[in-house]
Amino acid sequence: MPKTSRRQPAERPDAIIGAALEEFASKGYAAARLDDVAARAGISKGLVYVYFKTKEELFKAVVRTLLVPRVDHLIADIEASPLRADELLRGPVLSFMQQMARSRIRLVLRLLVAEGPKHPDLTEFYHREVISRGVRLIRGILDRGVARGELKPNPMQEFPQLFVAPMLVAVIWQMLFEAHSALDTDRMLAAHIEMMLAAISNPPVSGAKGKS
Amino acid sequence: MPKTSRRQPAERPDAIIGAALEEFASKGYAAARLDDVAARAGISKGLVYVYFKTKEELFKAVVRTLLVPRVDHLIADIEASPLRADELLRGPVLSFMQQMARSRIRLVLRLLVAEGPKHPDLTEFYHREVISRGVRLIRGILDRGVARGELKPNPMQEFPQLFVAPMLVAVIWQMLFEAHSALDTDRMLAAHIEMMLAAISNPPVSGAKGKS
Amino acid sequence: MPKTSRRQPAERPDAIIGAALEEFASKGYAAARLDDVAARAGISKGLVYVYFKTKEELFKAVVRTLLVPRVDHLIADIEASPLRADELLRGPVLSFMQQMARSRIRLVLRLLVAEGPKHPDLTEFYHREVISRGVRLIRGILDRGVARGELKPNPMQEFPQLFVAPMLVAVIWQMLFEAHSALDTDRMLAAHIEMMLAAISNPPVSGAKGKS
Amino acid sequence: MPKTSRRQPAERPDAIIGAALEEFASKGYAAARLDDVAARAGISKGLVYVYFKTKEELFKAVVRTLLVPRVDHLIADIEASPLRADELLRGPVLSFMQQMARSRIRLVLRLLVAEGPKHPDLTEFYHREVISRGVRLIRGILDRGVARGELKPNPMQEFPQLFVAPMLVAVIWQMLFEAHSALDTDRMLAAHIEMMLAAISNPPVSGAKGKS
DNA sequence: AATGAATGAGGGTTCATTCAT
DNA sequence: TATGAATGAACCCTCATTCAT
Repeated sequence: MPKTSRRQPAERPDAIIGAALEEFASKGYAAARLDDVAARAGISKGLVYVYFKTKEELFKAVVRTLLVPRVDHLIADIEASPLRADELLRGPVLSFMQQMARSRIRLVLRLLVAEGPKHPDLTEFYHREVISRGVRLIRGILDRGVARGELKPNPMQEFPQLFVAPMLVAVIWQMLFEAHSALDTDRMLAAHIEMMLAAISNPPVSGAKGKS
Repeated sequence: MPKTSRRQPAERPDAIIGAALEEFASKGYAAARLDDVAARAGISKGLVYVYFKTKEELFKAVVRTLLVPRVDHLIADIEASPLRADELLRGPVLSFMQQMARSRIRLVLRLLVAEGPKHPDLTEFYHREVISRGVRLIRGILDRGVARGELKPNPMQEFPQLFVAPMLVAVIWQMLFEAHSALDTDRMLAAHIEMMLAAISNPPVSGAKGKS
Repeated sequence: MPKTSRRQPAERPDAIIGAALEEFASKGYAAARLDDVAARAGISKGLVYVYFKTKEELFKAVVRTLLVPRVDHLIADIEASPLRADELLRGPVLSFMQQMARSRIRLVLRLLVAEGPKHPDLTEFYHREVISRGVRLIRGILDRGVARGELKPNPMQEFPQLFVAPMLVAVIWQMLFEAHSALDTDRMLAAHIEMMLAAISNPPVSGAKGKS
Repeated sequence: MPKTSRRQPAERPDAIIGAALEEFASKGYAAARLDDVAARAGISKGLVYVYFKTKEELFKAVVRTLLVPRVDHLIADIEASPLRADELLRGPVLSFMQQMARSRIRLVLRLLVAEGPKHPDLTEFYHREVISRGVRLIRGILDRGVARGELKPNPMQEFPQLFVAPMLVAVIWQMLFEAHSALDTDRMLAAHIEMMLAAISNPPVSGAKGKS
């Protein structure tokens, strides 16, 4: 005997994706049960299948939906900006990294690490839509900074991954070790950026790591 | 009549752990099948239960067995060493990080990220035996370097995680994105260390970012 | 606002029954989905339930609706006919059998064979409305032929099923084996009737199997 | 907590196939539940999957296992026999047809009719292993009889299906209509053969339908 | 010590049926 | 009248775990 509450169908997929994120993130793909996803979304199990053909489709939708818009936004911000390289890095880039370490989005990051190898097309999608664009973004900022004389030539132009690495650490620490040993990821990320700028600014930023 | 006692029983647990690592790492905890672990180890499924009470026990044994000795070894090396801070970082520490990004051990890292939240005692063990000791090791090197005047005071003394972050990136990149875009992790890690040393060496390493 | 009342409601049940026949016949009762029936009929799933209380009711309606009128028609033809027995058999009876082997009606036959045991009341209905009337019809023709001296007494008077057996073979062959080995069911049925008449005509029909 | 009765594993597959035949035959492929098959075989549901990978494999095994040996046996009998055509038809062929209408094998026949269209490879197998061999067998008997002058040339040489048609009717009648109206299939089949022989014997069998 | 047959709970998925709109 | 969102029971299949041998 169906109840058919019929809320706003338009919000359903998002509600399911939100619920699924929590379940997937807290239990992993395989251990997450669609029963629980449905319960968390306040609907019946069968209805999940109206919107997502399989568990795997739902999983992919979670990853796709939650990360890409965020990256789009960051990139749009940066590209339209007239700021100097160091201002960009200290401003929107740092702020993005800090958010990633705190918001629910970080769950998506962990999911990718955890489940990526079993979902090659998802990894491919993620590399294409998030990683390579992120890498290009950082490299663009650095290259432009160097071209303008704001920055010295430096290895992060070849390996922009180095710039984002602490964000990964922050995300993973939050998820695994926060209970055992607190880490102020906001300050850590800020310190990282200051240290990087100290190493590559031209002329060196004063007041960062004192030079005597 | 058992046809051949393929191995000395004494080697059994290790053989099983090795087989289990492969299965867990390639499929994840939930999707790994004990049938496959047993087959890979060349024994029957039932025999696995003689050595490990449950699947979870086996999983924990995998993580415990494979990572700790490696860290023990690195720490012993460093603590006995009379080298200067920059020599330690450029030498055994860099070399350890490069190995982690390449060897089977990196599979354990991924497993922890993937399964950690579901196995709190495992995460606790791992934090205690690996992470906190690693953090202390790096901090020790830096503090000693600063005390000796080899290094300038710097934020990595508070956040040694910043120093290891690129290793995490290297491991994860290898596992997820190597197929889509090659990354020379050895050179990346070396560049990272050089950049760090350029920022914190005292006096600054010449040729890198000299000023004055 | 319903866009177009696609059909006159009066035609609805027939449209649904037609669609259901296709689905039931091609997939079997259990595997047929009401979604597909509705889609094929060009209506919504819910509307099917306005006309048929359950899937089973619909199934029964399919079988009832499609076969009985055909048999009614044949019987009316025969009973009103002044023809001799051999003329009836060679004429309308043969023609009916040939049609059954070709038309969509044959799908109903298969459905009955397939699903009969699970729907005893359906089987009962079918036996009463189709089978027993068919048996009586054939027996009537034969008995009358014998009474008039057109036919010799013969075992098909007791077992009229023997007369219709090849129709069953024709139907089943078409459905299962046509792809592997063609069978000209029209000629087979005609040959059957000639052979029967050769055996029971009185005097033997000349030109069939006769000799001189 | 497994019981592990460990009977005679060698008999297991046959026991399962037997149980499956009953379930499939009484409910149809889709409606048969593996739970019930297992229960009927006296084992657990999981064990069925040790012997048969999927429900479909089990279904095919049922059809393959139960019919082919029977046909093999009949063919071997006939081919080794020195009997005259009419003796063969009245003897082993009639007896085979009578058995088919009575034994559990008839359930397989119905299954094929019911499920054939959904399992093309099964239909193909069945056509190859049973139908075409049966057709060839009958045709061989008739052709040989004609060549020896025992029989007159007749349409069943082209359509041997006509000869077996009543067996199909017998099988189907037993399954669907026996409850509503008894049919002595043994006598019906015998009468069929006598009538056929009356029509094609050379010289005509005396006493049947003599024509002067 | 070692095997692998056997169990059964658990979860993904389907779909007949209902009912608010 | 007509829709299709929503439900939930049912069933196939997997696999960790047990235990007779």
